[in-house]
Amino acid sequence: MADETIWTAAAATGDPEQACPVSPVVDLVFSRWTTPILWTLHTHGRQRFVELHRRIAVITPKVLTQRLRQLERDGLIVRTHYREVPPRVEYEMSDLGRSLAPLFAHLAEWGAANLGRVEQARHDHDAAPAR
Amino acid sequence: MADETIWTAAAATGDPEQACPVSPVVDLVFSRWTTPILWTLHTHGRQRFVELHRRIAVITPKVLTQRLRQLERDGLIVRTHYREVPPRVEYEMSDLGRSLAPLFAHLAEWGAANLGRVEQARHDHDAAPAR
DNA sequence: CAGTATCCGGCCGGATACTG
DNA sequence: CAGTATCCGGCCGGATACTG
Repeated sequence: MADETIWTAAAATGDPEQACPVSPVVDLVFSRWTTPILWTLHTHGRQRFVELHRRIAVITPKVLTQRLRQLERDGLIVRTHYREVPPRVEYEMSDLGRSLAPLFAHLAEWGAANLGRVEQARHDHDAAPAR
Repeated sequence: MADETIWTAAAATGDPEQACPVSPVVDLVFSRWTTPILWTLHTHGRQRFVELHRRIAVITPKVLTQRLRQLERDGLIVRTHYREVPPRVEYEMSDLGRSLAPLFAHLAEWGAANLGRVEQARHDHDAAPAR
């Protein structure tokens, strides 16, 4: 507990020795597919493998399984396996996963407000005379 | 403008047709190195290539250059080239880049509060009897 | 100083086919 | 239904060496 408090404080205040406290969070939640998965679980609630598969469009079952396993191991989602025939498996956010909600809202908000500016910057950059 | 308002609104409210409004932001800012770069620029202010290189520890000049160019194109940082001998180049956050500050604070905060729980979850998961 | 040029390995994700 | 098994290509990042 004490140890944890120390390192989290160091991370939050910006450790002099390198260390970007945002990186670990990025590594944890922000890969190609984890964000869409968490978002779908967040907005549509508890659901089965096939439902997730359909909602996340083009993802393949292999990759979906891999990401779900990772998120489960990280404690962000909960997997419940009902031994029926045919099998039924349901996924839902854990309390820890749900704690990300304000963060996701904040991210979506920033995107809504600023992604247009990024587009504009790219356009201007590409249109500028090559030097 | 009107068009932009519409799509950003759609993204923010969670478009029924797939679409995770967080993904574009993730693609933009959260790669292996962009976060540490932005964090360094944010905490240490305007600085030269070598300073960045030293502060971000193990990154190679090639990769640092690549990420800096991308961030510049996206309008998040500003590169100023002084034609002196030896050459001097300085990087700093743009206004757009600075608008990410509250988000980064929020991310760091979540990490400080919850990364310990993630560690614990992983530990519990790996210690659990393999079934 | 502030990069560029080359080569190279690993990992992630996609395609396809198959199963308890 | 809820996955697993194989194969495979691309891209990102690292190592190393060189330059205006």
